[in-house]
Amino acid sequence: MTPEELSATIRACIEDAIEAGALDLEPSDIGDIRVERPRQRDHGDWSTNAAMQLAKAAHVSPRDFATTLASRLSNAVGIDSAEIAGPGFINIRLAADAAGELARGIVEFGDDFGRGESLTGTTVNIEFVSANPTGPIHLGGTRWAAVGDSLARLLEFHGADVVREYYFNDHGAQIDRFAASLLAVVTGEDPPEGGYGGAYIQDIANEVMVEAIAARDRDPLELPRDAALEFFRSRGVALMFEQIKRSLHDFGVDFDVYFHEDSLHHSGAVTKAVDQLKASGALYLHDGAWWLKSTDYGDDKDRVVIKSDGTPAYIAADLAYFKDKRHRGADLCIYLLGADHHGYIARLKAAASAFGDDAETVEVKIGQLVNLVKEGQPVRMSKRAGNVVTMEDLVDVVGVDAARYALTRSSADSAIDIDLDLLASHSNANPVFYVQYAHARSAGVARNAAEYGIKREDGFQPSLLTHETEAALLGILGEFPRVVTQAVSFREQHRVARYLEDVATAYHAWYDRTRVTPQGEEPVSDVHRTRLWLNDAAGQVLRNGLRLLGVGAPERM
RNA sequence: GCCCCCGUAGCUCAGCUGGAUAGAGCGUCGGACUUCUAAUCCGCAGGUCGCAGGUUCGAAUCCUGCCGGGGGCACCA
Repeated sequence: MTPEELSATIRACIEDAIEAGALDLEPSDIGDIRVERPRQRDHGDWSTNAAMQLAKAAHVSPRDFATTLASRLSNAVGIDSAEIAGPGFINIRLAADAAGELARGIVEFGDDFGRGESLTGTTVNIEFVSANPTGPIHLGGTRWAAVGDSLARLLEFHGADVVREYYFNDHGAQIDRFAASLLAVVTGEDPPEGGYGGAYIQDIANEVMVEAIAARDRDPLELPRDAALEFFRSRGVALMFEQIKRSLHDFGVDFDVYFHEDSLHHSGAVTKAVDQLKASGALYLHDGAWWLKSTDYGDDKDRVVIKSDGTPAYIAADLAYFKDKRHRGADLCIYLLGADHHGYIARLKAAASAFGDDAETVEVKIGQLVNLVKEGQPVRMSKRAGNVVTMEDLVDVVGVDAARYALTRSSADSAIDIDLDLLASHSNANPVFYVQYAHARSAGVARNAAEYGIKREDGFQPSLLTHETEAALLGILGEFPRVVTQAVSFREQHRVARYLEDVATAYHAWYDRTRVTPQGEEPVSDVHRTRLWLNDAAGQVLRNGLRLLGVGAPERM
């Protein structure tokens, strides 16, 4: 029996009581019946606070309500006992066979166990990373890559048609400085004010030169300065972008759309979008500039879209970009941004509104920053100091799985510290191995069972799953769909990771006390077969959860 | 000054949108491998949930105000 089924059973009991006149309540008054796992195991398998929530509406005390409900509940199918505790909790113990039935259900649902439908029929555009192509992806971008991809997987698991999108800021002053930095390093000049100076600049510049020679272009250094800059800009950005794409791919993150900001300017989309908004009155003219009324969405001041010199501000491209996303079919546009961009929320929502869309079409998720820590002390990353930690550095130290897990197991709301030395020396500090090991163990158990000739299809007697660790494991496995649902609706992937750690704990404890394969001369019986169902169900849940995080589920470790 | 996030065990963090005696990992200490992988399990120790009010049967969770830490407040991109 799953928590959802139990919840439905409780509802049915309440409706019965109403019909019999035992409760003065309207069926429509019954809201969500929530069941939860009591922290204290001896309180039972599940508990509900329904009596406390509904007592007021039924004009009785919580305990009286609970008495009425518990007596009906204890006679319901699949329920062993229902007892009242405290101010009106009802502690429920499932009949062993009803609880054990879940193991078969999970195995039969397989990769689909936990899947939901809450987003079926909606197209969601989720934009993340979107780092400027002026350097490799650093630690912060790596966090959003891991989190964004995991959220995308979660949304897909609930039926959404997801577009993973990377917005490539290849237009503007920072790119100009990038180009100038490349040129400077080749000519031996000093890098420009606010330019870039890492070792990668040298590498990219060398590659540009090698390409030029290989393609028998004119020596870019013989071009007029403007042409040389443009040459280094276009080739340099292309090379940088290829490098970023490769890093992301190696990290297991591939985007459906890599969108170039430059294309919005070249295609005239920016002008077109701005003209549309001017015509519709969404922009207003003030001091020679065109403004967007972002204060309507909590901004502290309105934002300039077209500067008084007639050139578009950065936000102009954002407007055109949003329009483009919607035009491509997105019902919901999610933006994953770092905490240093929280001021964008209001203007992005204002952008949606300017086009006549509901501001809810835009959802901005702000994630806190990643700090680099060395020997317990925070280290300021700076490109000048050359101590910037990149996605590749992190992966080199811990590997993709451990890196992704470390970055997704925390709430995006809290800043995280990364200590490379710590991760490198005590890699056990990363719970990913704990979870992966549980999965590998379950795979090993399944292999051994096969050798003993234990086959699931030869028998399943759920009432044989009587050990306390089996009840505990079943209870946790049954929560997976609800954990996924919450992770989806709150856009919080870390709930899945924390849940998996609980599953691993329950699995390891179960493994330690029971056996799937017979010992000595003991013959294979239904106990072994039934435990194999449970073993495989646990492996399935671990696999499904790890998949949602983009972390591998190894068969052996 | 205004806005966003955080403050829970020595450290890093959860806490299922208000429930029962606040949890996990790491670290400390002590146990468990001739039988499915000890990357594991079992136990001990460790807490004014930043502070003060409020809301109600009930608050780490919701509201208000302080304190502390991080980030942001351009006709830059």
